Amino acid sequence: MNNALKMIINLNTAQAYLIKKMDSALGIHGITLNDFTIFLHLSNAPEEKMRRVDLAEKVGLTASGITRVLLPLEKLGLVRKEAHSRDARVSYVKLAPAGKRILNESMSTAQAVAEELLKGHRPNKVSDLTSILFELGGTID
Amino acid sequence: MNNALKMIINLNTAQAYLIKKMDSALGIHGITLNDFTIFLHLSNAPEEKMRRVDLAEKVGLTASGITRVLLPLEKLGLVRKEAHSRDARVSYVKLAPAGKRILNESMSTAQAVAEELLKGHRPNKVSDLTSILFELGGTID
DNA sequence: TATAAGTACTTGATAAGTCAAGTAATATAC
DNA sequence: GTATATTACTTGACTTATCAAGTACTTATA
Repeated sequence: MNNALKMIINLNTAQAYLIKKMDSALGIHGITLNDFTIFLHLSNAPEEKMRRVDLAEKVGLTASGITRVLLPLEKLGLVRKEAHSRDARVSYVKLAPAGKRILNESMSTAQAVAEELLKGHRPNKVSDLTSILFELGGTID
Repeated sequence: MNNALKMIINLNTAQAYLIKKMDSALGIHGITLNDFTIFLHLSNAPEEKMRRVDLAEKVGLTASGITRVLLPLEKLGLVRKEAHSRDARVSYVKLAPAGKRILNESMSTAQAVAEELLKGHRPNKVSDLTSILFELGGTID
């Protein structure tokens, strides 16, 4: 079996394991890794807002997936809807202050767990991996 | 933000993208990447059979998840149940001839798609990545 | 040897996300 | 300028997987 396929399968299985760890840790803050990723992308966007399609693409969900993930976050007041001035089709998602607060609070948890998971791996290997994953569909540069 | 966390997030997002590609390609054979992974582990196991808990662990599912994934595969005759001679609690999953045939048929599809997804990446980098992922919860050595 | 603790598996309720179809608005082509 | 195509988003039906609880069996303990 070729190495490319081994890699894809290990990636898939490792992700199943890693997301459980991350979700469990982030649960303290009441969010999942996907929620965290959404907040992160929003916080890096101009005016801390994005179109739903663009956000969907960044987190690897479909348009309908993002609608459903955002629903409870809106209800909790962590993100807000905002209209586009010229295009009535688009609905911006804007990071609300409460969402920003949770992002800041959960950042150190997320970093600590990630470091723990990767301890024992040489930083430059981790760095290589990060950039390969970016080219394979990752969205954090 | 530290590199470890960037890596975890890219891994998560890249997986969402990659599994769609793989599932779509393997759809020709009527299986998903998870099904393929199950067949692969079974085919490498002694007598091509495994306990359900062990298989669950290998593919990164819970015990109940494996029960549910296996159900349609059993109905299609791709895997079979087999009793354990000494422990009546365990139910082996055994790769059936039809399942083995599908594994063989889909292997080249899976390899080709994986190669395509990773083309442009140096083989030794891919190899490094494969082994880091193995240590992070991957199960193909 | 009876009882308690642990293990393997399944099942009901639920969560999270997909796809296909629908609605509404904008952009393009003639 | 009207018809057509495209884009952004939502919704209903469904799939896949989780967790918590339950059943059945085996192992350890007193």
